[in-house]
Amino acid sequence: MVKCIKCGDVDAIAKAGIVRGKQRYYCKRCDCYFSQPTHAEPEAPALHRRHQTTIMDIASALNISKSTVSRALQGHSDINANTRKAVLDMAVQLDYQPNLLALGLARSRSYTIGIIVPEFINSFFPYIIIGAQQVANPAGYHVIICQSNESLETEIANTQVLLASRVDGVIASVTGETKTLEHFSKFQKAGIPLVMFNRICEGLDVSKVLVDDHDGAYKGVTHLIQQGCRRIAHLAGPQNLQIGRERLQGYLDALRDHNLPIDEELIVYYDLSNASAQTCARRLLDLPQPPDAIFAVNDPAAIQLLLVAKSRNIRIPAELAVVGFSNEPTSALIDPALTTLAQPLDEIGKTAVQFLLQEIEQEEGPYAPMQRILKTELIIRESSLRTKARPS
Amino acid sequence: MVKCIKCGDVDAIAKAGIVRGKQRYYCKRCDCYFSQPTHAEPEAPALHRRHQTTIMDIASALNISKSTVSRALQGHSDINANTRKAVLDMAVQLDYQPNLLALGLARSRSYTIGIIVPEFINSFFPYIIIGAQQVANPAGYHVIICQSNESLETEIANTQVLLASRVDGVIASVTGETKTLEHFSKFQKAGIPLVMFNRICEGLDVSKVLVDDHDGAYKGVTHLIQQGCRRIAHLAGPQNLQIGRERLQGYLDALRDHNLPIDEELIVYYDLSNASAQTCARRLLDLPQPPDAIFAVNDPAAIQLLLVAKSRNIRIPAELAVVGFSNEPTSALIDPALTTLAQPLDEIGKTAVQFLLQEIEQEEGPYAPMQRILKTELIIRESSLRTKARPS
DNA sequence: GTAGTTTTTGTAATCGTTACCACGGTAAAA
DNA sequence: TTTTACCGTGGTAACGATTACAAAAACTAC
Repeated sequence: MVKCIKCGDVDAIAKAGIVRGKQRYYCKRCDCYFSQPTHAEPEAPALHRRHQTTIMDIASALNISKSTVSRALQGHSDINANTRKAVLDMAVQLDYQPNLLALGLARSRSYTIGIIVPEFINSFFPYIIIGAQQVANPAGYHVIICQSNESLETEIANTQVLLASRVDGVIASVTGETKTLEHFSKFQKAGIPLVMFNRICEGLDVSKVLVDDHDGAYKGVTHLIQQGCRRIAHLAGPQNLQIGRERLQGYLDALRDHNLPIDEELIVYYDLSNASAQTCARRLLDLPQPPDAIFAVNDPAAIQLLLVAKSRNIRIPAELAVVGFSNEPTSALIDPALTTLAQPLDEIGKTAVQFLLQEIEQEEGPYAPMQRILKTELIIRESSLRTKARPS
Repeated sequence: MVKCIKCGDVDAIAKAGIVRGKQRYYCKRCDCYFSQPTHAEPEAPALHRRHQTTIMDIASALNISKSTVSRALQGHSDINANTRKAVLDMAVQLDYQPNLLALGLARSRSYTIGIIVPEFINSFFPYIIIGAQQVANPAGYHVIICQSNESLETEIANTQVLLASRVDGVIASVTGETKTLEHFSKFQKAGIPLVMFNRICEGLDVSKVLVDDHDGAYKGVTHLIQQGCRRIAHLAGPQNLQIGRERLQGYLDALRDHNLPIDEELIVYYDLSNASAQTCARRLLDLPQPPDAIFAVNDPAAIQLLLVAKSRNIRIPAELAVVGFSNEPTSALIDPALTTLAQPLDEIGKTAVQFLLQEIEQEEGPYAPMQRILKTELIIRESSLRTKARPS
């Protein structure tokens, strides 16, 4: 009953094995192999379950070729005005959305940039992301946001996703765990521009956007000294991050410049988790001779510190003055309101993307990494205000 | 001086127009058109600026065909174990990353899901997003996060990007402005599953994940009544959102069930912006007969309200008790700490994606939308605790 | 009209993958 | 010994766009 697809013979047919569950035949007469055509599903009533309009749909609706449609859509000059209008109208009518996958493949450009951040629970990174989008979107790029969750493993997975998505560029802020950089240097090997912001790691020759952490820390600690504090501790961040080292150095330099002794036991390092912040806070407060002020490497740490101090009924700022870093919105709301160093968040995001776009759009030639250092602003609130002088 | 590329004749050549800046010619003898070959740039020293490894690179390195490589990489069964190993090793050696663009194009599946949220400055949506990723990533999907910024216009732009990116599905929470739904029904027309969570709009036959807003509001207001409050106001949300209506209704029902009068002037509507929250708070506090308690539709509003009350030296909760909704982390830190209704955020995200994946992976056949309503939990803190009874 | 142009439209290759089919060799079953 | 089953691999057409190039159509100017 099986007929050869060529000669139509029925007798010269022999079975020729089963491949992936499908019976195949061999016609001795024609010396050819074949299998019964896959029963092309009795034309499922044109209900392709999902089908979005393509330029081919527009083309056949108007009886023109798809290259004409393509040219009309991208506003190429050499196209008849009427044709263009017809195409544009039909595109609206059929609700055409260009297939970014196909477009990216054809142009080897995805018009997508990747953003890697450690977290976005605190509003710090969200503000930066918003700034980044404000520059990226008008320039025709959209963004993929990856959250590394302060985990190096996740961060590596993120870089792979971005690499696989063929993003045109990446801006990133590393986790507190990140010490190796191979996963980031892959971007460079693949020729994908990378800009680091805020939390950077050394050893990578890329553009960078940061705030003047040393200066900020120096200002914060100096303010504490001016408030009369003499035994100032530092709840420090991971030292693999430049941000951690710079703020520590700012703290040290401020003490030194004001002739205050440096006491190693007043410097504790935390790993960016709230639990660790609490542990470190307790360690400081449990010292035989506890500090009269603490400069925390960031606001989340300072806030945990305030909670610990409050639970011990330590009066703030009378017994303990506190300064944070970042100006999280919560810092203004907590009691007592936290003195902190504000950073120009959306400007960080904007600048990072500007650097990135510059590098993406640059034709050929080596790219000289750029760097921008933004200033912080000391916001004085209750948590550090011992003298009755009001904050101006 | 121009020679025909075929016959080599020089005399029979005529100009034949300029296409995109390039002179073309016509040979009368051969009846053929041609242009001077583009001066194939003297082979830019193989410095392709950017080139990521493809399966073709692996194939030619091993001298096998690309289909074999493809099968090896996707762990197809009918492939020789040695071949597979060789391919896998070479893939690592060449640092191969599959091109998701090409893959998505070939399979008409992007393995990407879109998430649309109004904002992610407050930690509410970030927690939901994290929950969503926890389900999506292990299932082999990655996510594109879009922020509508509480703007309908941006929301529409977001849907277009997702449509163009050919996402396999979308979970969304609408803006306070959203009243029309065409942009969302486009997903349905294109056969792209959609799940709404938290802030939904009616009129769309899709799966939904929400919390029991009515019940939550009822519990919050009942708690205020139990604390002895009798003139309870409601700082309500936009009424185009079901969430806004449900919470209002819970408030009304609680009053009614406890035989308290309903006073229209005690209900004010805000548009989800902080500025509007402050205006509404002032309006309530300026009433000739101000309320002794306020139930706010969410925590950000309650927090703004607390700020306004504090600036007027209104004692909380003695003169004014306050209850919020959402349990933002800040609510626990502010002074006085805010009584609020906690929602199982990551569960919202997880459930939404579970519904979505179910719909994506379902073969053919109509899909019956599902719905899950999660419970809230009343967290009693200082802002509402008038009686000295301690919160249990 | 017609040669000489210019404008507009069509054709086909390409991007990186997958999917389907072809086909040769060998082992097992008849 | 002759079928038939099983394996492993190669070839090629999609997928939906862009783009270089070819060709047809529409103007000019004589």
